[in-house]
Amino acid sequence: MTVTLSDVAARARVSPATVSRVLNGNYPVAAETRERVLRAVDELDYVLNGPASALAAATSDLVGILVNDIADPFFGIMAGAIQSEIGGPGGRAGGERMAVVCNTGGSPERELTYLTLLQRQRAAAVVLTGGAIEDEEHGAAVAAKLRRLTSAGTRVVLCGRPPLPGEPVKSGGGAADAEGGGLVALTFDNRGGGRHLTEHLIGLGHRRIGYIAGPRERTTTRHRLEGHRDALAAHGVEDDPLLTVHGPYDRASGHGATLELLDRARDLTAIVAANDTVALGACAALRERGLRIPDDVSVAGFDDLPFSIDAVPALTTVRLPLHDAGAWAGRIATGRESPPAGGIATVQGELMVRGSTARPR
Amino acid sequence: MTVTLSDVAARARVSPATVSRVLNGNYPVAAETRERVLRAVDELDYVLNGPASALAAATSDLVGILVNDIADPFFGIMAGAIQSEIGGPGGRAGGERMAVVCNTGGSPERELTYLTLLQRQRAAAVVLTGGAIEDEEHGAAVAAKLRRLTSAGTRVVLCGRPPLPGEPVKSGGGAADAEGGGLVALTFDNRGGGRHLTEHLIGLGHRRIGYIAGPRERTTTRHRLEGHRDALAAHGVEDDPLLTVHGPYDRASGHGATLELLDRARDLTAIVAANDTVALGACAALRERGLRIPDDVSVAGFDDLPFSIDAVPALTTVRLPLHDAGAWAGRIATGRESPPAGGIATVQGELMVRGSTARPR
DNA sequence: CTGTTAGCGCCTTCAG
DNA sequence: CTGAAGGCGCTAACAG
Repeated sequence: MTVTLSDVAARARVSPATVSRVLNGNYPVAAETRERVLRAVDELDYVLNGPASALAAATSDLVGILVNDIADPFFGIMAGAIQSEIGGPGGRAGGERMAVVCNTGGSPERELTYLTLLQRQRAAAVVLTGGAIEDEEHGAAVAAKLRRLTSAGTRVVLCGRPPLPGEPVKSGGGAADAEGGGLVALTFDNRGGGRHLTEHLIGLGHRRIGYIAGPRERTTTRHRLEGHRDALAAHGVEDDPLLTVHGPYDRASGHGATLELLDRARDLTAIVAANDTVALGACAALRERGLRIPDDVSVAGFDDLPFSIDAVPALTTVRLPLHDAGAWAGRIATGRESPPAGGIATVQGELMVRGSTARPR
Repeated sequence: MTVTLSDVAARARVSPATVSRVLNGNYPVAAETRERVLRAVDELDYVLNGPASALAAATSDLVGILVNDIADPFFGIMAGAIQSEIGGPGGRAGGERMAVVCNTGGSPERELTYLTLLQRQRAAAVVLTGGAIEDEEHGAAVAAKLRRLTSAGTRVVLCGRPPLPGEPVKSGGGAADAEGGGLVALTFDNRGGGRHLTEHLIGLGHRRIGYIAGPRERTTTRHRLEGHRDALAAHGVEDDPLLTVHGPYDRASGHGATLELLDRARDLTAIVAANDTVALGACAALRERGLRIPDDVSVAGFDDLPFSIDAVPALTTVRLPLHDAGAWAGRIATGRESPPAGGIATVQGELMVRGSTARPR
């Protein structure tokens, strides 16, 4: 029924091995023979059987990209960038690697499931994006899985996620280790970004700053919040626990938390949100309460997603180079670029001061 | 090195066949035996070899989701919904299917490449989302590829994309055909949505309406534009060619096109954008020119992406049930729900009238 | 440069 | 209900 490699071989009057060789292009074949094979492939409309090939070669062209929420541009942008570096020619047979993005929805179980699935598929590489869940047990399970993946030859890159806790830093860091063994982490400086943002606000004269944090137990949430607190402490501003609210990374959370904060502290003059999406929800709530931005309350976000500049007024935020970081991760995942020394690099954010923040009245 | 099925069999003191049977759960096995096998699997930390299994069974658990732009929430939302219906238990061994999203970036070549890759992996199903490219040659190539996929047993679902041109409608439409053969299309009523939107504007009194269309040669672009023109024609409003500009589905396009339209026709009182992202760019340009929305110019978008309600003023737009449509497509792709009669269904949009449109001055 | 020979790890009839 | 045997389609040493 389906046409196989030997069918092609027969048509081209060569052995199956030869067909395999021209398809994989990893072995010298006479130009004329190659031509004949290629023609047969075309005439028979042959398509390589991926599973069979992966089985025999003990590797596959699959590269997995794990994201927490595919509907969130934060992840979409990174995934697209990673994938653009992977999709190109360079894989085995047919010349194409296949980048696949897997949506965990932020669920620990799904994260592990996908990791297992990827392991099962003998993925060539895996890129995990975004913050990690800070649950000891889950963290250990993920770490174990990743270790097993790397030791099986799968390259693992963390993009926008801190290095594994308790993971020994890659020794050496010298010459490009051909071995994909090491686990590479490209982490965002969430803490520094958070600090700069709050310092900006303090610099403007704000002292009562509400903070809408992300969900608990996530590294991103914690680091950004720590940055905020660092700034408060450094400038002798009181860190009133009433001014911090936790919630998911979505608009509704920003909306609800803002109403809550407003009720708790009528004297607040600024709100820092865990990310831009949350900030948008905060703006909406403020508007509903008849408060003007930034005249009555300043608002700031994080990430600088594309829509943030179109908020009215435009959102002050911390720009993370999501695209560049993703592209970098992609190149490392394909082995096209050697990992940073020590296997760890920190990507800086940049404070973008726009119209949504101003001096308090 | 790596632990295989026979290792598990040995440990559990059964034959490999038995292990396979408990793993796949598609064959009766004594409770006690199963228990023993499961324990061995656990102790040995065994992970099924996907390629080997796919080779032997001639199917895989992979479900491909093709999107034009993964950084665009329009696709992210659909992809997430599709995937949430697929990710659950129900696949073979291990119980999990793997939904993978493939980003074509709107490139015809990549679309075909991914289709080939998916075919190569013997994907269980493929879902293509969003508008199609209207190039005769490419269309034929895609159609041929899809036909081959379906005839190889891969279920193919189009989500938010019109049925293949020249494709005969599925005969019958009667009982659930167990065969996954037919190609299913869940299309969006872009034309109707476009018409309603422009009718809304005409109803408000607008006569000079600028239209920022998407890229040429895309079904989505064409259908929305046709809806707009239908409305103009139905109400005897002149369709001035000067008032239509084409461009990509991004913010920059909306921004540039708006400046262009403003220069071309100072008398325009409303702008309809191809989608919400483009509309945001239009709003930005209007603001730069010192024009107020909707007092000076009304603006409307399409899709009702999450951020649209946070635009200031909130965007009038056509809400497409992206999540529901995606979930539906996912259920059909997994065979959990039988396809609509005839293999084709149209999903309606809903006009959302908000603050960005009003009567012209 | 090319053909031959063995598997890769699993599933699936077929017996028992 | 369980075991034994063959093969899925391809690649990777080896020989020539």
